[in-house]
Amino acid sequence: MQDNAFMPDSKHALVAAEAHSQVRSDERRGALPAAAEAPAFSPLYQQIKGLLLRSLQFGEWQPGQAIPSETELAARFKVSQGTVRKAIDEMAQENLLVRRQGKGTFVATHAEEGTRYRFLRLAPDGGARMPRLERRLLECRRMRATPGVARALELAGGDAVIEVRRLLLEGAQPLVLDDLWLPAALFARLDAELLAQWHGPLYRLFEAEFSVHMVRAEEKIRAVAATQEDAALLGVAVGAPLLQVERRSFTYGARPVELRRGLYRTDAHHYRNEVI
Amino acid sequence: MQDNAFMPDSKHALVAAEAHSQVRSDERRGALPAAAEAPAFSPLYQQIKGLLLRSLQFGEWQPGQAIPSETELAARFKVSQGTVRKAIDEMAQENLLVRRQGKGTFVATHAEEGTRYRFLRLAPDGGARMPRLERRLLECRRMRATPGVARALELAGGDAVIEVRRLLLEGAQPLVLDDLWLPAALFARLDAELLAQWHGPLYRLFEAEFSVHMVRAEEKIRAVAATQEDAALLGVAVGAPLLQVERRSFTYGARPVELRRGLYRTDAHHYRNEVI
DNA sequence: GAGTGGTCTAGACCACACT
DNA sequence: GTGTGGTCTAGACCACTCC
Repeated sequence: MQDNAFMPDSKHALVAAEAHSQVRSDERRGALPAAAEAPAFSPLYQQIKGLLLRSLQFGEWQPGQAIPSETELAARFKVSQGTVRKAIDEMAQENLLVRRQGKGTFVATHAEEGTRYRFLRLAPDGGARMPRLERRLLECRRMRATPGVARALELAGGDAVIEVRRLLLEGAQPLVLDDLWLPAALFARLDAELLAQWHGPLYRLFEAEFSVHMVRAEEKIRAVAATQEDAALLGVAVGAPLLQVERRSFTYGARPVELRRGLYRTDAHHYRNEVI
Repeated sequence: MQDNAFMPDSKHALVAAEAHSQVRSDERRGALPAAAEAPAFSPLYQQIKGLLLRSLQFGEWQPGQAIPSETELAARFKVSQGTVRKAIDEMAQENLLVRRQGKGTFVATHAEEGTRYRFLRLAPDGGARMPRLERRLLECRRMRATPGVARALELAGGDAVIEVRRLLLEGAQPLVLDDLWLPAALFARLDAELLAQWHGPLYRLFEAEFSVHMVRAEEKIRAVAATQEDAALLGVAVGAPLLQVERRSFTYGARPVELRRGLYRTDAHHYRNEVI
């Protein structure tokens, strides 16, 4: 009943053949196909996970949509439902998929996240939930990537990027000054008008208009002193301490698609984090 | 073959009886035994997880030690090995246990974490690993908890706490100024001498000498200006921006056992974080 | 070789959601 | 009722570690 799941021949060659006939067998056998000392084999459920990731990456299922049921996927990939389940479990753990009992499994989206600001870790000091923030667009322009931006976004030096500067306010009080850099190749139509008329999370706009879904972000945080410009925009004294959050956001396949530098006022708010 | 796993009678009453005869059945049925609208039932593997957590909390297995094998636990709890496995899977996910193929499952410890500073998220800007830091103990004294400290540690106002102040240095360069507050009831023997002669992670000392294992921490991060005292100790100008990290560390059972306020120099380092 | 955790399968039943 | 994901079980075999 059980054949060797780790060998690329036998029935499991069908895994790739069924789903994506272009997948070469060595691509199914580990994350580092050509590397010398890479793990030669990977568990079946990891291979399934890789195929599901591909489908997400290639847009076979869009954010918010249901993916096929576990039974269906098991049939498609010619494995047991339990194996599909384990692959989906990991992807749900990583917030790529959302399981809903009785309804199905859905591609994660920034649309109906429940929580309004999934990536914003700022919270009022009292312990309350973050209230709805107002936005003020300050700038949106095309430019050539500076070396630093190009490196962060893995672009060629001089590639076009779109730079956005905006302010987030709590009531009348400025709270966050954001600078964003986005690859122009992906966000071609993005301009001030589009941004102005959009009401909702920015990452939802990126999904809806540009098919770019942010999956994960790395942040580097430091304390800096407000420059004259920062101070004027955020309503603090020059030299006042501000929290600088440099964020690199990634889409499927660990591809960086946004660089963002936020300056947070932390006199009445804090950045919350959990360490495990 | 399958009886109702969610009913407290039948064979699964043996779960508690076997392991801890004092466990009342309602305690097995959810995290909120007495709450009105609490989930009345919990899956069998969650109940097993609760029992394993109890064993950790009561010190049946010490950090670094192996817990019984899955087969053994399955026999003890009268459930299948797969159910034990799912409980352990979750606990490994939460860094409470560490699985080692071929060897067994071990209670997580701060001793051999591989990574030296499990809870310290500071990294050099270059991208290198954090080098070994030097420590300089500045103070260690008993005091009555201030209202703020008492609240954070869930103590009665005026309970005794131990306050520690220390500096972390990279070579000769001060990097972190830490203030710690610990419940004196738990850390009775802790004094300057013990701290001075200890070389290794502080949380390892707590495990070894006080049987307090830190499991999780919450941090609140903000930018602050260096006071005169901060500035002198950290070697920066008065008013220079510093990263203030307020950490509350918890042991098993979400019990807060440490409050810590760190002031980080972030001119050549940053606090790294991942957002998922 | 014996014992451990890791993977895979298959089948049963439960809880939930929609119709 | 039907279909979905969620839980539980049992057994087989694989990979790793240590003796």
